[in-house]
Amino acid sequence: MGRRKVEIKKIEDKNSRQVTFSKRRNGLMKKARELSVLCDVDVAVLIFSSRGKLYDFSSSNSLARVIQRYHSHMQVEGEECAGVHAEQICDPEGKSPLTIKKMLEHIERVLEEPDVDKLDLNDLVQLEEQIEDALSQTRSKKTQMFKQSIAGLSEMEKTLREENKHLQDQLAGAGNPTNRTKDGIALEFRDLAHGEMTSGRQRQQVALKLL
Amino acid sequence: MGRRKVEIKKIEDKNSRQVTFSKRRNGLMKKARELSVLCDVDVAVLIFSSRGKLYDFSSSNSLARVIQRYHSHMQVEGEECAGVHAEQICDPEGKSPLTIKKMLEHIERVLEEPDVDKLDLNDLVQLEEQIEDALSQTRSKKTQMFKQSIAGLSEMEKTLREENKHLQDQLAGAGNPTNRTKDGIALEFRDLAHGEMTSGRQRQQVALKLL
DNA sequence: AACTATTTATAAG
DNA sequence: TCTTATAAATAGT
Repeated sequence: MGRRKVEIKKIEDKNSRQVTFSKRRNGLMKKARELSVLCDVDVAVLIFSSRGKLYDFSSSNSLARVIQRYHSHMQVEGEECAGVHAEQICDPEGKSPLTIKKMLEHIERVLEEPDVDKLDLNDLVQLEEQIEDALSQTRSKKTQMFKQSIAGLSEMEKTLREENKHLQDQLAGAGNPTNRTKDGIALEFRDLAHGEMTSGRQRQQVALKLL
Repeated sequence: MGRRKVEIKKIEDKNSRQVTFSKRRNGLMKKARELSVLCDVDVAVLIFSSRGKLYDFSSSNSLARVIQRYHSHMQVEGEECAGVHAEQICDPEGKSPLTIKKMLEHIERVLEEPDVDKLDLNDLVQLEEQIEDALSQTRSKKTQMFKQSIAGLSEMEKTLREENKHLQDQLAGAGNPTNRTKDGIALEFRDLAHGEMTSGRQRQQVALKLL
């Protein structure tokens, strides 16, 4: 739908490919939005440009979150994790430590440059190393916090179990033997706890194997 | 673009909504396909009909795998961990799915070759992609299991807290008011539990922000 | 970035 | 589902 009919095959001219990408990307997003509104359905669109930039559309928050969670491997989280952005990452200029935020701005700047093709191979090698460094630090931090979270929860579990045991002992000692109802409840909970503990431990062990 | 202009708001007539859904869904898929071919980019479209049926399009295998993996995370919560070594990883020969084990053997074979220096640059680029693919899948699986582990432990914590509360209620009802020792122990544990809970929750929240 | 000649998508029949 | 009149998208300028 333009001055001429176009064959659906890769546009070889880099410039018109970029123009068409921009136009059709917007068109696709618009269509996706219209479909979701008109028909009241959930629609998500993900587009990765050849430079790896992500363009996306999602009709619903939950779906957006789902998709973004998938991509959390590659992307660094937004503003919310206050501490993360203060982490030292790497040093593109060779001068001073950077935050993740500045790191991302730096990368954007480099890649959005109109004459990105004129970048030196050495520049790209260096950029790759810097990004991998940031990625590595991010992953390391993620894993560390996962471990911390699991350790905390495990401690909590242990404490609660101990408390439970003591309470049950107390109850057994103080309880009226003729009061079947109260003992019944206690047993019921003890059994429940045991069952859950097993599956909890299994999950934990599974996770700890990977650490 | 039809006989009349339509407002972009939910179509109330159920029948024409269904017809429009079918037409526009096909249109969106076609546009997505064209965009991916013309501009050589990765595009994925996900549509959940109001009845929950999924319609999707993906331009590339890897993106499809990513999206499907996301879905499998949502749908299949508790899976065998023994299955990891049977996971499909990638396909160096372009023939059939490989396991992690075979993947590692393959890499070993390639790199140990006496004339490793004679490897084509294309070979190395391909090998790198394969390894990165395997790494990505491994990390994804790791993250999934971390989340699973944390979810399990959180559930466990909740269950134990509930049990505790019930036990304490029972104890308060059945307990001998003159028995100070037993009440003292119970209080001590309750305080301990509360203190740990706070730090546990904090760790948990910190970790969950990263998910 | 804006403009149109054309093609394409689609609303209604 | 299939037509067709019309709206919308977009290729080339």
